[in-house]
Amino acid sequence: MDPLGFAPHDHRDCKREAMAAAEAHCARHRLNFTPVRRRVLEILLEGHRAMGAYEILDTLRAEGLGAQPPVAYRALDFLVSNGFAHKIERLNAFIACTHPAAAHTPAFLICRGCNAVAEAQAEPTRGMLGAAAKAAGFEIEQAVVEAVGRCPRCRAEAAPCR
Amino acid sequence: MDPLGFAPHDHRDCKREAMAAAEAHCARHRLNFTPVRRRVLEILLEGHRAMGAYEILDTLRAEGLGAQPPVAYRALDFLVSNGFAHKIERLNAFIACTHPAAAHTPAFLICRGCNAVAEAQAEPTRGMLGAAAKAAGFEIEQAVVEAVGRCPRCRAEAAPCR
DNA sequence: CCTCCATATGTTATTATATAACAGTCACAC
DNA sequence: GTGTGACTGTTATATAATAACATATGGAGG
Repeated sequence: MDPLGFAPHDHRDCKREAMAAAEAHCARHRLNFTPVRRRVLEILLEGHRAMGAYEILDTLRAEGLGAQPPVAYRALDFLVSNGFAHKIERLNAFIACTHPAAAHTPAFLICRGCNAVAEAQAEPTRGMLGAAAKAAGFEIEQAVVEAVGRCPRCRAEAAPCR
Repeated sequence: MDPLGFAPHDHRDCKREAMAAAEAHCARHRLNFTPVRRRVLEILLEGHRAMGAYEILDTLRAEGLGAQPPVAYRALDFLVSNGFAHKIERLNAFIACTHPAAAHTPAFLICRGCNAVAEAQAEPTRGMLGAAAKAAGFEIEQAVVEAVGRCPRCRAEAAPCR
């Protein structure tokens, strides 16, 4: 529920927790958490940033887990469908979910300096967007909210973020 | 300022108004509203929907205004930079701005049935996202807000939107 | 007038992202 | 043991975007 944000923290912890949550969710819903799917989620958690499908594929290939694009895209589809990862449309990239389990509409803060991405919560059906949708008779099913700007670290560096 | 939404209206009017607004803005800011840029905006306004760069390019090519991708992308960059058009990240497509002149953060309602897109207003720095950004020390410069769902027409059709 | 410079366009080639289509594998239900 | 469905492997291709360089064009200043 916390914005988590850009603060330093123990990646090993968040990786372990997220994997455990994914395991549990798959067990409860009879989902097939196969080696490729598991490994892709691990890669995302280890990277702890938005990663392109082909970047992930490079790692899979190096490990003999699949060499062609569909392998990566299928695993990513699975992870995204089940809420273990999200696609950052703005970057054409994927990132592990940092709000395990909670049903949520993610919102992302994308630093244009260092490309770090933080996940926050949004409530698209409230506020101005919800009002506009209601006025237009539009039924919101899903929303993409991505803010681009600068993270604390990059703001602190006096010079512009390149 | 209105959500405009999915209601039928006179396209000729909105095209004329948007072109006039673009003309005026370019004149005031000494911007070069060249034939290609003008024509691309016209194409977007006539299409009155999100269009891919290559779809636009097809029209340009048919009219002898440029045959290669960079021609379309450059014109689109110009239009987006100056607020005459927006990119819909979710669709990798572009759409003419329906809120001429007003400095704004656009939010889009995308129908997954008919692919129609309506432009509304968002205030990303307010609400939950703004609060999360503030808490994280993140400075929002720009935001992408895209809601996917169903427009009134597609909801009215009892059958699922295919 | 002419040259320099900035801006815009034209073109070739390439990179990046994503999916279609079909073949093989494997576990499990019947 | 065999059919069925879910997953993976592979080839090929579609779609989106940009790098790099060549070629106008149209003033600003000498």
